[in-house]
Amino acid sequence: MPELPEVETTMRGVKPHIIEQKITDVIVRHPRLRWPVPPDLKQHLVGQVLHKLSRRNKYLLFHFANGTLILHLGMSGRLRVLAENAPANKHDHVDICFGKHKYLRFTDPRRFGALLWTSEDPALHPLLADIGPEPLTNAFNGDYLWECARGRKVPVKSFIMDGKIVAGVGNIYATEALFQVRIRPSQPAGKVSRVHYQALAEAIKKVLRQAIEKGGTTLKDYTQSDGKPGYFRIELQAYGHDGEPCPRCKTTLKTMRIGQRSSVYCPHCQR
DNA sequence: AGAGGTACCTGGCAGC
DNA sequence: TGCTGCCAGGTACCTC
Repeated sequence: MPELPEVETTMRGVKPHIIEQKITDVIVRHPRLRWPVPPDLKQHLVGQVLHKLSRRNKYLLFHFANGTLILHLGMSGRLRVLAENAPANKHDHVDICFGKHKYLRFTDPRRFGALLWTSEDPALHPLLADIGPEPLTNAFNGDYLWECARGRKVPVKSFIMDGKIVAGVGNIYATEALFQVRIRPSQPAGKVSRVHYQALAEAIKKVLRQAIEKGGTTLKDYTQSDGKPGYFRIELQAYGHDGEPCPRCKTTLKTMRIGQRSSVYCPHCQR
């Protein structure tokens, strides 16, 4: 998916078009996403004005007077604002219409995405209640990571990809941050030093900030909300470079599987 | 409680 | 050309 930078980029791209706009229709073509789209979603939304759009973890939150739409892009999800009601393609599952010339279209080939409704405080929703700090806040730092890691035996890569520890760090940026600070992804989380965690936290912040600035990473399915590709891929040094020479030491980069995810690393630099 | 594996789903690609 | 198997940005949920 879209990792955090892609979700953030999507939010920023879509927001100016739909904020303070009134929903006039909701078209659900394929309700079977990760969880079924609530059958009464349309009743909740039509006539409501979008007051606020925010992001928590990789969830987008559309705030209305009567509740909140929680949207996740899953692995392959995408949101675009269309000015015309272009014919829907196979994977265009949901349209949220803001008048006749503004369609927020949710597209998701793999259907791991989700649209949910809550009339409670969304921060208390089961999907969001146990999420760790946002990585770009001061609450997330090396000391925090080190504290959380006491006694943990999971590989450090799985640890930083655990949303309960820190929100929004996915496979690409976890791989990249660990490469930058020369920590082997398989290293047990509890064995990584405080100093290394301080470097790691900074690397995570840096790589996420850069990716957001560049408009997200271009991967197979990802484009920004205006259809332009993200431009970050060219700057990734480890992810996607298995078999190529390490940019630091020229040792051939290798891949290992950690938690069923592929992890590229340098066998020489990353200890 | 923590660790590890499975499941959800489609499409693209390598290899035969 | 066509089949098979594997891989892909996520993460809730299950078992041990």
